[in-house]
Amino acid sequence: MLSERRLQVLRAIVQDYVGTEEPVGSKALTERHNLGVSPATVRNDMAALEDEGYIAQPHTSAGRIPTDKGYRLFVDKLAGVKPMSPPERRAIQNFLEGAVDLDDVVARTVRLLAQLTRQVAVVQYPSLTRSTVRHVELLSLAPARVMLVLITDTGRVEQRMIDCPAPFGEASLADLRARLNSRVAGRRFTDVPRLVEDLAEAFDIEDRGTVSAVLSTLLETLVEENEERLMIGGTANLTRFGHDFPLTIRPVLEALEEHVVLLKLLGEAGDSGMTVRIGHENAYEGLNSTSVVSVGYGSGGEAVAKLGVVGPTRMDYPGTMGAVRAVARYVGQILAES
Amino acid sequence: MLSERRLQVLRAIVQDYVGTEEPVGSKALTERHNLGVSPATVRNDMAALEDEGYIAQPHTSAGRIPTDKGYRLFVDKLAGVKPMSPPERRAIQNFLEGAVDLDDVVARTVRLLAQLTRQVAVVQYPSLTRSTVRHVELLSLAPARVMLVLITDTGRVEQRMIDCPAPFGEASLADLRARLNSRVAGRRFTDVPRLVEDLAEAFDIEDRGTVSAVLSTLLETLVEENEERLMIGGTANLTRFGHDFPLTIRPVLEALEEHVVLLKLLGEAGDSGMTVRIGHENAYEGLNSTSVVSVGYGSGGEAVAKLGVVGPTRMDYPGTMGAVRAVARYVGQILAES
DNA sequence: CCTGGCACTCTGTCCGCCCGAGTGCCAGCC
DNA sequence: GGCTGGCACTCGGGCGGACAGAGTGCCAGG
Repeated sequence: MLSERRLQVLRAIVQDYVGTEEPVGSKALTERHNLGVSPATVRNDMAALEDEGYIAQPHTSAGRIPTDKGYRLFVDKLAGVKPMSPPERRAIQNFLEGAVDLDDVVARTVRLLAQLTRQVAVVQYPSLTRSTVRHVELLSLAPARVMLVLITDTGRVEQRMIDCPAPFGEASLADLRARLNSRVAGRRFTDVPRLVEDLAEAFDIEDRGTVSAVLSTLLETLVEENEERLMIGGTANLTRFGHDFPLTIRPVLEALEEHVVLLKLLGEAGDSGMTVRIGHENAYEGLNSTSVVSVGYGSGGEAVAKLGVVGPTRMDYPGTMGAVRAVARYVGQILAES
Repeated sequence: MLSERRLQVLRAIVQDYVGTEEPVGSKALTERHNLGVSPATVRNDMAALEDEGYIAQPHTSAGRIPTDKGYRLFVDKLAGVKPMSPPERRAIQNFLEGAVDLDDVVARTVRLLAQLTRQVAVVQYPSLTRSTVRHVELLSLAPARVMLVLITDTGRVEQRMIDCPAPFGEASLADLRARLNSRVAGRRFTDVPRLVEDLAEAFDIEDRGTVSAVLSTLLETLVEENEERLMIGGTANLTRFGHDFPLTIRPVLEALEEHVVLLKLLGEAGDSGMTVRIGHENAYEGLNSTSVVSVGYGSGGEAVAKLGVVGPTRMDYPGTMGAVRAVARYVGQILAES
């Protein structure tokens, strides 16, 4: 519907507004972008864009600012993803390579992403439900006390204490450990319940209580939702925005503390490719004045978790998307190597 | 030096200012606290307090606000620690008891502390250096690849991958595992280096490379400073303060992201008992307008880590100190049980 | 040593004013 | 038909003066 020039005008408005943080007027537009037409013409285009809901003016006789719908069009049609420069890529890789364990990988990723985008970074730990089991370890800590350690292919380690209904010998423990691992090692988490279903039957009657305790703890660990963890960083960047911000910063900080909300948010984002949610597109009210750029990452072809950034709707979308994509790619590599 | 009444005046000023967030004048003071003297008398006292540096006026002809020195006197001499009410205690206990693992304990503690104090909560993970070893586990993941899992008495689990210089058989692994545990289980981390010093000598020449690799990884894990982790929560509470805040909130958020800084801060606090650092008493500049209340906690008599809150110097010290102390006590209990 | 009174000093706010940026519209031109 | 220049209009933000209120310091008297 919109003529080519009008789209250019919208693009120019978004770019200028993102740069200056101030409503942009027709005259300034013609000066900074060579559109080849006069301010008056641009004014007509702006009026049309406003009618369509792509831009709005905060007050009569102020410049225009993009609406959520305007940003949406910008992201979908007018802007690409700005690739990282080779030096930036090298810096990312170097920074991530020094990590010693999964916690460190995630921590570094958060830090990196926050620095690159100068926004709030959110990184989800590789999800248990999409990973495979590398190893299950059982440790006898006391006659009737066993510790279960679960190690995933993404390097994540979970442990649980189990109180046994009856004393459980070292031999039985070794037996159980061996049987468990032969069945589940290398298998996907979702398959585990089926694979261990009948395992208790192989044991003596007096050990079955403990075996089922171990199995049920294992299954619990696999499904436990609250084990979907994530890490946040760069919250200080929130203060870079708007003088008006005390009002908008509050709900954002609250949202960031609600990891459950964030996980849901990431979960709703598309599974493949990058997702950008702009302003009111975010279901959670506290984030209605922010945009969330997220993407899945994983050690192989498949995504095991997501990462992204939260920033004002007035953000540099191409640059942010480029950084998010690049970081996700390198984190995937690092995970595959470890 | 200061007469009893002047101390009372200071106490009243602190209490009122904490409550109202506005400079407090002589008239308001006499109305809200029955000091038994007239405003004029209070004015004289205030002048004296100002001379001594306990209070200050933001502008001529405004009320007074306490200085850092004033808060210091208040905390040291004029205020006690407000104990939690029995219902509050029960709530704390209930909330902490549902935790499934150490991460969960820490996460719940942060949340709880932030809610109770309505400020930013900081909880350090039980420090490795003061813990004892519960168990060391070695897992063979590939012919020349071993995973080291270290379990502490506080429930903390650390894992490291080790690439072996030569293939390492299951038998050797079991041998090493048994020897390691018999030497270090139950011992303090600081003793471990001495205890495993000569362990490699017991092995065949071709296995020694791997054994030393394992040992050095173990020792690294023990000393690695960056393993001093902590968790933060309640940052949204920062927005409750001051209209002027955009300026002061920024450095605080930055400080909170610098876990290294926070760990140093906690480390500097006294080892036993509660420490209150007020305003400029904090070495880190970004926290010069905040106070930090911290205390050690631990599963036994000894502290294994610290926790605390960061808030404006204008905080409710008795209440905050009460909450911090109570939470530390219950976390200690929970850790002892697990 | 306390008290009441008084003059003084600020701050915060409200009001009116003006300026400038930006708009919408219209008539004219290509 | 679409672009352009011109023009009148609107509104927000900044500036300055006036004002009220809170709070102070000081002093003389009890």
